[in-house]
Order: sequence, then structure tokens, then C-alpha cells
Amino acid sequence: MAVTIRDVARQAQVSVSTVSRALSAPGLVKEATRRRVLDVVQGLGYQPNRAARSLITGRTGNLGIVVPDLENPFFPAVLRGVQTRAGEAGTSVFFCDSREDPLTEAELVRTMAPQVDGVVLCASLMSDEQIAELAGVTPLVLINRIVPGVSSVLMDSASGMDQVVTHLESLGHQHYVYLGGPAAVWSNNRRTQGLAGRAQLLGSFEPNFAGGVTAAEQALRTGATAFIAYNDLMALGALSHLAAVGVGVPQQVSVTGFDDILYAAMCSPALTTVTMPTEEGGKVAVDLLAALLDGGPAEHRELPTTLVARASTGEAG
Amino acid sequence: MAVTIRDVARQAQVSVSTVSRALSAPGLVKEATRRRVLDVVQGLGYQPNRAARSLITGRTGNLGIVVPDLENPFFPAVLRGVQTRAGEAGTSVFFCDSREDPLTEAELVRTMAPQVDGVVLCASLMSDEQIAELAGVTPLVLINRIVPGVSSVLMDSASGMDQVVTHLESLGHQHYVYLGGPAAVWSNNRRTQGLAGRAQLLGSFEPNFAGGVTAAEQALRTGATAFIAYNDLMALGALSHLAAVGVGVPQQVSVTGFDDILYAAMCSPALTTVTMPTEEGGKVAVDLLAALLDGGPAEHRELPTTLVARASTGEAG
DNA sequence: GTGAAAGCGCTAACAC
DNA sequence: GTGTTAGCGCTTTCAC
Repeated sequence: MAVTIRDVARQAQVSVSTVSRALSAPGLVKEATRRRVLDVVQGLGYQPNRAARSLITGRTGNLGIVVPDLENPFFPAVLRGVQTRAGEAGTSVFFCDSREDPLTEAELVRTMAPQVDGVVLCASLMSDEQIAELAGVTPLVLINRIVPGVSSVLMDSASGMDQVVTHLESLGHQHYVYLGGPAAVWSNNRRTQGLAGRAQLLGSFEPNFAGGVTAAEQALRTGATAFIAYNDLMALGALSHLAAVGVGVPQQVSVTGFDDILYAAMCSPALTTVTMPTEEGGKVAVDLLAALLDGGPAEHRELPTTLVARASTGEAG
Repeated sequence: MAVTIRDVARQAQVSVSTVSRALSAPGLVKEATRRRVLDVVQGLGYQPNRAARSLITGRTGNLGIVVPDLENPFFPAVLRGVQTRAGEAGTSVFFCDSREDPLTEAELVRTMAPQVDGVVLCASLMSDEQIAELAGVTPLVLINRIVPGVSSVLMDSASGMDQVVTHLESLGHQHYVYLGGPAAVWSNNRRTQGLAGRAQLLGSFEPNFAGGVTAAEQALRTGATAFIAYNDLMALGALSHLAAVGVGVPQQVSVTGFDDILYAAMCSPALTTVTMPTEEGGKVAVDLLAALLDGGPAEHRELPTTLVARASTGEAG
């Protein structure tokens, strides 16, 4: 087996507790002793056994994150933030993809719980009650979801949606249609609120490319001059359908997305959309989790979103 | 604290060792006893403490995976496969994104090593020597990379590239240019081999959208009628540049990608590309890792790839 | 087939 | 400031 704390203690001529303290409570040992211990640690390449440490402290040094769909680039972006911040703290990250299924989500959180100190739950599809219950099983932080009594970080999509509509208004549009995501999705309701009744609602479609195609098909029949999609994936689907049926974007119809995923800038016409503070959101979530683990109360943070006007929107025809 | 093995033992009227055996070596206890124990386990909701178990067995029940870029949809697709197969075995997955940096990659593997039973390394950018050395630190399985003595699963991109060229030939093209990925990338060399000298080489570009834009700019000067990109992200960049400068695809220039990421089918014109067995690759990697942990030798598997002809290729102009 | 007991490597009282 | 010691929850000899 590898080198243990006892090996270090022997070679540094101190007791095991001193080694332990030198490593995890540096203030409690004399500077000179600490130095000597650390030298030996370095020399031997000693790495504390995490299992042994966990067994006593009850902490694992791990954290979990559950996302609905890894293939929606929005979530990898959030993951980056989580990984970055967690890495700084020496924490490892378990990830899971729930495939947009609330039951799977709950199961994954429960499975992870014993081997992590807490879980970050991204755009959860569960009910408030289910989430509240899980928050009792393990420390929990939500991203883009609010449940009373549970820590959360919200990217302000209501404001983002407001910016979208204002942008379209400034271009002279008067008749918009909202290509809605699944009715049961919390973010969808939030975005609908941001519309404040200023758009005709169409819904509920799958929040992906195929859903966007279907939605655009229906939206064309409304005679609206602007399509506001629930997210970028749907907007891309809409763009594809409009191209297929020969409707000019933005000459005949303007299209907007939401999230500003990598591909929003890559498609043609480039998509007007709302930038989400994804990486920042991931980092803040980790911070909130840390605060929770330190015994703090549940907290809520809100992060701003920004409209990015690109080529898919233009003057009303 | 939670319910321990002792609680189960007491209530089932057996010793802790019997409980332990009933759970991890069912063959060693009488059927009746085993039943009784399992009933109590169920009733109490007992879950063995993984830290305690690890401390003795030396196994963590975890596995790690390192990918170069989570935002390239190719990798989330592989992750899905890994997660699926690992989940079936009750194994949790740590993920890490190396941001296309070989040093980070090595560091991540070393960091993970103590808390996982093995690591899956995706499209590694490290040298053969570095990889071989890491394989000594922890059980290792490579995806899309071959290093002697190290287990690996390869998606056969040489054959894929061959299919691409054959397809272009059948459309009457005679002058192709290859928009190459980074020269140091193993997969890039592999794909170049698949070209077998039948295309003019241009390189080395960043394997992303921006790289594709730059590459297309240069490729236009060659007068070639078909652009073969290292991967889909580059192909999308090329498509974007061609649209920007008013070059018709596929009327004037045909474009092909590689990987068949989600967006390959979504862009317009839809991209002709090569489908990679991503999810399957992830699953096989987990299997190889399991075999390794069971004391088996390093193994190598090869998975087939298939050309998907879409709208971005057509008859030579 | 089952039980008793010895640790796995570490931290946290508790003494000094 | 530092050392001694008692476990954390589990698996695994070794007896019976």
C-alpha cells in the first residue's frame, strides 16, 4: 500500500496527531515542526487517504451535480463553472444527466447523497415538494429554480425576456408569438412571466431542435412577424424550418432564442438571443453550497442576463 | 448518524460478519439467514458506508473520465455512454474537462487517481510516454488513442475518412483540401492517414468554429471544390465563412465534417459527416476498465464509423 | 454456516 | 505544542 501518516510521523520524529494537525490545522503546531513535517510529506509523496478521513469527519470532499441534458451546451457551460470553483477548493465533482426526467433526477440525487457533501441541481423538473424533501436528504443548491427554504441561484430570465420584447418593439414588430417550452418546466413559466402578456402563447413543445421545428410550423399560421423561442435549441429548429419552407429571416420573420449557446453565434443567420451567466452561475452555486456546509442558512442569488442582438432579428416587414 | 451494520446485525439477530457476508458474498450464508438479513436491511434502509468499505477493500466504486472540451458535443455524447454503463454497475463517475491542455490532463488524472478505481481518458493530447506513465499510476482506458500496453477503444476514423473521400469521388470531385486539426493531435494524424494522400493538406487549425473560419479562408485560395474538415465544429465554421463571402454550398464548394455532433444535422445546409459510435465507445471503455480491475490484460477494441451524406455535399461544379 | 476480533488510515478528545 | 488513545463502519482472517 501507499505511504501512511505513520510513515510520515516516524520519519519526522513526531506523533501522528502532529502530522495530522500540521496538515489540517496548521495554526496548532509550532512553525518549525510544521516545516519539518511538510518536508517529509513532500519527500515521501504522502497523500492522506480520503476514505479514512471521510470515515471520521463525515465529509467526503466531493460534490454532485445533476443536469437535465448534457447535450444542451448550456449545461456543460454551467459545469465548467462548477468544476472551476470546486477545483480551487480541492473538491471533486460527480456529474449526472437525468435525461429530462424528474424521477431519474430524484433517484440520482439519492444515489449521490451518501458520497457527496452536497448536490447542485440544475433546472430541476421536480415539484417543489420533491425538491424540498431532497433538501432534507443532502445539502442542496438549485440553479434556475426557486423553492422556498432551499438555496438557489437564478439567472434572471424574466428580465432577459423583457429585453427581447423591447428589442423587437424597437424594430417595429407588433405581433409576436412565443414558442413555449414544456408547460411543466419552471423556467418556461418564468420566461412567460417576462413576456408580461405581450406575446401570443404557443406551447408546449420539446425544448430541443425537433420541438422548434414543430413550433415554427404552427407559428407560421399565426401571421406573427416575430418568433420568440423558449431556448436556442428550439430557435435553431425554427430557423431550420423557416429555411426549408423559404421564409426569409429576418426579412419576413424575426427569430429569437434564449441561452446564447455556442451554436447561436454559429448558425446563419446568427441568432439574436439572451446571454446567460452560465459559468458564473456554476461558481456561485458552489459558493452557496460551501456556505451551507459551514452551517449557514439557505441563500438566494440573482444573476443578470443580457440581450445579444445578431442577424436573426430585423425591422418588421 | 445513519444506520450502521451493527444496527442491522442486532435486529436480525446475527453477527455483523454475517450481515457483511449476506451483502457482499451471498454464497457464504444460509439462504434463510440471508433472507432475514436482507429484510432488515430493507426495513431499516441500511446503506453500507462507502468510506468504511473503501478503507478496507481499497476500492472506491468510482471511476473518472477526462475529456478535452465538454462544449464539443462529441464528448457529452461519450459521457452518456460512460454514465449509463457505470450506473448499471453501481459505479459513480467523476468528470473533468482539461480545456485541451495536456498538462492539465495529466494533473487531473493524478488528482483523481486516489479516489477512483480507474480513469477513462478521452482523445488525450499527452505524449505516449506520459500516458504510459499514468497507466502505471491508475488503471487507464483510452478513447480514440492508441498507446502500446494501454487499454483502448478506437472509433475507426481512418475508415470514416476513407468513406468521405470515396463519397466525394463519386460526386465527381477531383481536388479536395483537408482543413486539418492541431498537428499534435493524434486523431488528426489518424484522419490524415485515412486520406491516404488523396487530399491537399492544410493545417493546423484550432479544432473549433473559429478554426474552421480561418481554415476556410485559406482553403478558398486553393481552388479546391471540396473542403474536408477535421471535425464538425470546424466544418460549421467553414460553412459560416462560405456563407459570409457568398460561396454557394454545395453548388460551388462541398463541405464535410467529422463526428456527427447534434448540430451537424441542424445547420443549413445540413452537414455531410461521419457518425461516431460515441455512446457505445463510452460503454466499451467502462467494460475495458472493469476487465482491467479484474486483473485482466490491456485490451484494444475498434468500433466502426459511418458516412452520413447530407446537403453540404453535391456534384462537383 | 456463523461469530469474535483485529485492524484499514485517519481525526479528535483528552492528557501532559 | 505535542503525544496517547479511542474509535469512525466495515471486511476479513481465524476459530468454532
